[in-house]
Amino acid sequence: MESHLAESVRAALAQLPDLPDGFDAGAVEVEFQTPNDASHGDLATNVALQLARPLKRAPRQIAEGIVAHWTPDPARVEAVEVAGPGFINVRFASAHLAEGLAQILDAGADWGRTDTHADETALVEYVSANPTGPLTVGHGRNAVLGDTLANLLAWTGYGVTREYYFNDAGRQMRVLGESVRARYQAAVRPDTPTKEIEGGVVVPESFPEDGYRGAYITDIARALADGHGDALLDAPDEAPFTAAARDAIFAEIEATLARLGVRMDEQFNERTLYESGAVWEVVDRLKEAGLAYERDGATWFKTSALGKTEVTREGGEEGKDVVLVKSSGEPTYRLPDIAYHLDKLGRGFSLVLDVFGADHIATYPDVVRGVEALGADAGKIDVVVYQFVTLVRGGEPVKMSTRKANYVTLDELMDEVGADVVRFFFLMRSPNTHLDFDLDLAKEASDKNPVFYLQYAHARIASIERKAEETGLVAEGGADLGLLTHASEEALVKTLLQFPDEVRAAAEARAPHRLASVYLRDVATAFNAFYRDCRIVGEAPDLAAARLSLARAARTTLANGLAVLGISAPDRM
RNA sequence: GCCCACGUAGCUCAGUCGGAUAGAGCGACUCUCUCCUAAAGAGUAGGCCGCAGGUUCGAUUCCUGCCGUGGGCACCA
Repeated sequence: MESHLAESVRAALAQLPDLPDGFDAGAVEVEFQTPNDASHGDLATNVALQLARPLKRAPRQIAEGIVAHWTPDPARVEAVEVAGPGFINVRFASAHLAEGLAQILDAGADWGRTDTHADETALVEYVSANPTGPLTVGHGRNAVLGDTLANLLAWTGYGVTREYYFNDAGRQMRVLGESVRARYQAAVRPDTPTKEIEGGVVVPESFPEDGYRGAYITDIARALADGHGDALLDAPDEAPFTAAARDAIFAEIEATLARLGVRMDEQFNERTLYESGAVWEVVDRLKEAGLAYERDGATWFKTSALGKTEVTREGGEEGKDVVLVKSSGEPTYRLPDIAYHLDKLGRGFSLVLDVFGADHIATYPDVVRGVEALGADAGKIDVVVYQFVTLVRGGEPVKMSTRKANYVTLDELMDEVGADVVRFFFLMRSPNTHLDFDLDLAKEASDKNPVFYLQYAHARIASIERKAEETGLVAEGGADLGLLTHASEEALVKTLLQFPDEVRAAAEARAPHRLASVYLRDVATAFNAFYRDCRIVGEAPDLAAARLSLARAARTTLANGLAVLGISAPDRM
């Protein structure tokens, strides 16, 4: 619709008299948007206001000129008018609405999908939690955001791959293994000496200072004791404990994600970057390019040559380099991350989307610098950063830390409020704002809880359809959709017809909250107004059939929208 | 100190590329179930869009400075 209108506006522009030399009407961008105020019509363009300066003419005069030469398709446009300072408002013809409604019914479960990015592929990396403990609330926001962004991209045509980057290498994994080992020793040798650490916690003597204190560590150790007896006591290092912990914890993570409705297509193990030599290749190539060097036993990335600076104590500014490989021989996160992103880009995706928490924001530019320095197209990398989640219970924030085992797990959260509510709450705000997750509100199955508002509207339509079926009414094609002329009916159709654009806008802006807490609520509200004003069961058969079709279209839109968000659309509540 | 994000109604937040009278939910106050699900609907009250400049026909939106909040500034990830 918009492109048809824009084209005809450009044609009208070209016919205006006294156009300045060099003015190309065909190149003018004509944007249409849905006015906030319904009395301003169904679509409006501000093109006349924007052309005021280049054409050196009053905006209203330009608008009048456009309208005078404008010939939009009369089957779709009922009226055009100039309003306010120079807006041009367009009102749809009712035939356009009936046609649109038929399209919704025809598209069914695919309604809302577009092929905008049909020839493109996207890799979405999310969750990527270290397998050192159960998923927590913070991982939950990451998982739900990533999963939903992947859905949104898929609905706009991308071929989407969902990937979990599995951090199964590095120091944290060693600490994890040592934590399990200490618990194991205590499990098979009850007389193992103990010590007290920060917070008055009593642990085995060999427990690392920064070890993982969760009860799951003890469980894994006990399982090892049950399975192997004391045979692992003289293991040369912590490797078997690390492996056991990793496998047990990852199985838990997978189960939690499945429960949350989050699925992954691929798992990429950080270890393979070491096994294949990819990380060392990065170091070698950077050195060849003169962008890496040795100093104090460590390998440094010469980011100072790539624009990275820091401010000195004296207030001056100087270049800053960062460490790639510590003097201990162990790489920092940057090195495998650069290698991993090179790998992702090398797989030919048109878009590589990363989802990560605000604490990683400072690290991402170094990775981009590394990728660019080695000749890959970093422009394909896009990052969605989300702010932290604060759980609020009884008006008080709940403090969390994985290592100190003082946290609420994602499973506990789902136990308490259900997966649908968890997903919705993580999606209802812009990723860029801090999220207060109000447990008391989430638990409340009432009108205060926004997710129920959407699900209830869907269940209500399903109920109407059941009732209609009992009375022999069918919504199959053939209804005369031109009968839908009530203001509430037209308003509902117009709202429904925006769905594909809303999905696309949410995808482009990487902003699932637009769907969750704005558009779908508008759909439910528009349906509720229709429900109030227009009965179905008991009306004349023609009208009842047409209204039943409209209700079906509303249900389709709600169901598809909830599907994008990964939230169930119940038929009964 | 420096970097990033945020600051909009009592509370939690939307606000699309700079557009028309700045919106919603919750909370407060009125109303509406003989009727397809009242988990709903109609209405009222509530605003220095943090402050001050600048750009513009037009600024909540863009730029600069200041104030406030959160996060980040390691040979941690």
